[in-house]
Amino acid sequence: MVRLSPVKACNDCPIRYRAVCAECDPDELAVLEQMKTYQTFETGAHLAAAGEDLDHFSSIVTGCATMSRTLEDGRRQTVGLLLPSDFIGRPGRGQSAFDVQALGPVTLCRFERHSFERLVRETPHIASRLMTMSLDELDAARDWAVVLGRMTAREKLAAFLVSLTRRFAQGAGGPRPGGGGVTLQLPLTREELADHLGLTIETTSRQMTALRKDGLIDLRPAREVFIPDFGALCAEAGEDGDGGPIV
Amino acid sequence: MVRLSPVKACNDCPIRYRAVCAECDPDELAVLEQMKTYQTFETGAHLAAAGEDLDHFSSIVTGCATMSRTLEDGRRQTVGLLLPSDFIGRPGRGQSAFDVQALGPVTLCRFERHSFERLVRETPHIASRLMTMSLDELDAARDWAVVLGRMTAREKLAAFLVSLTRRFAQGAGGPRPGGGGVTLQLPLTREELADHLGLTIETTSRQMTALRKDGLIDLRPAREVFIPDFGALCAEAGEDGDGGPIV
DNA sequence: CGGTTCATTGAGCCACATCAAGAAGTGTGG
DNA sequence: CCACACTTCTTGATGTGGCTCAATGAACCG
Repeated sequence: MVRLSPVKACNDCPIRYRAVCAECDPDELAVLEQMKTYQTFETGAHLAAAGEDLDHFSSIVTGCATMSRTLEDGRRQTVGLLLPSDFIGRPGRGQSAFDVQALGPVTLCRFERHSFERLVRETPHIASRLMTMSLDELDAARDWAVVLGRMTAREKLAAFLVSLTRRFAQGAGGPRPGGGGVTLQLPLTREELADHLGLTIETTSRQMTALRKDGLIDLRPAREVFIPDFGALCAEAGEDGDGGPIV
Repeated sequence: MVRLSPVKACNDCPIRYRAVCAECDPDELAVLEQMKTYQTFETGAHLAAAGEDLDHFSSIVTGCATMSRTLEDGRRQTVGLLLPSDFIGRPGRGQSAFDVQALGPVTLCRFERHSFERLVRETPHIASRLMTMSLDELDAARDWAVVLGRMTAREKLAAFLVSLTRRFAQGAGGPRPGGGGVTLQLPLTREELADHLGLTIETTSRQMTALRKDGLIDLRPAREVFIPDFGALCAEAGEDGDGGPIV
């Protein structure tokens, strides 16, 4: 389930300029390089469990994960989708408030709690980057609350596809915006999608079909989604269209 | 609408040990004391508007406010309820992502953006407190996403009352936990409550009535809510009952 | 005391949930 | 390459929680 794997040099790291280390200078990076280990997980592995002690932090290097909570009767809500460069763990608290689960094979860059917390205190570039990332996540969580609280099922789907496209576009290897359309690789099953959107799997599936029939998306094998007109999808998500294409 | 008002000494401040200044030592406090001004706002005043430039930060000293977004068609979702000691504004970004509106008379302790951002950089006690507060808000926002996405109207109401009781209990002058019950002063109208819960005003009102008829709460004049058995209300909110009374 | 805002209640409807059945992928062993 | 099992996805039929529309009641305030 969990394996240690060879560590890549930070300079070759795919998330070098987006993760907690983004603002580090070469000296600081050298310290991080000493501390880090790599771990790989299989699909479905639990990277953290709600209420469980966490003696480490990690950055996602490759793969995706969800952060979710499950109520006693089985209802589940995903509260965050973690992509490469996202951070797992909360400095100043030894427990995770949510379950974190790998959506596919995941590679983590891992730091032990005590040494990393000391590093944060002593390295303003890391502390400041962590602050920026937390505030971005806070904004994202609040944006998502608007979606969950006030949008229809169709709007939720559209908003999710738009948001995922934008997030992938910021990273590398994301959707290819060629020929007037974008291709998106969904990392979630319909059920995981439903848990993220606060819907049932059936409603999620029906709305995907509806968007397809309306020509807003094309559903392809292997969970690939083609978006012929990104602006049109944004409009479905109730956007005021002031943000140009993709970004 | 806005007025400057006489500044209180930090040592007499009701939020001295909960706001951004909580970890400051006397020297640091003296610097803050030089920088701060007080502002008072009337009910309904906009403390910030989504997309608007913000050249300052503030802490709520007294009163309550909501953070919300309104879609073009008028649907509104509140994404946060701000109580005394809560912070308004986001270091590193000059614009507010949400509307912030006073629920009643509000007093703010205000700092100008540039001088405060410099202070944050130079004062680890402030930076660290800001980090802790942001992470707490992030957890709260994610907790709320679970409520919005997966709970029934009745559970939403119960969860909100429970959460508000706990937040007031941490501050001063909150609910009085005397005689086997708690009295809670709601700072929101039914409409504001509905916007926070992702419901309509009618459903909100009906569920309040239902909770009253079931003996879980007592509705009193002036938006006062009496909770005879806090644990019973927690159970309605779908809590696993591992957190003792009130906290 | 009359205007205004806020809250409650009722009747009917609709978007989404639930229940149920297949269809389409995906992986494994022969 | 196929047969089989299993998971994922789609689609249909029906139920229902919360929304909409509408009216009345209660509280607040000049």
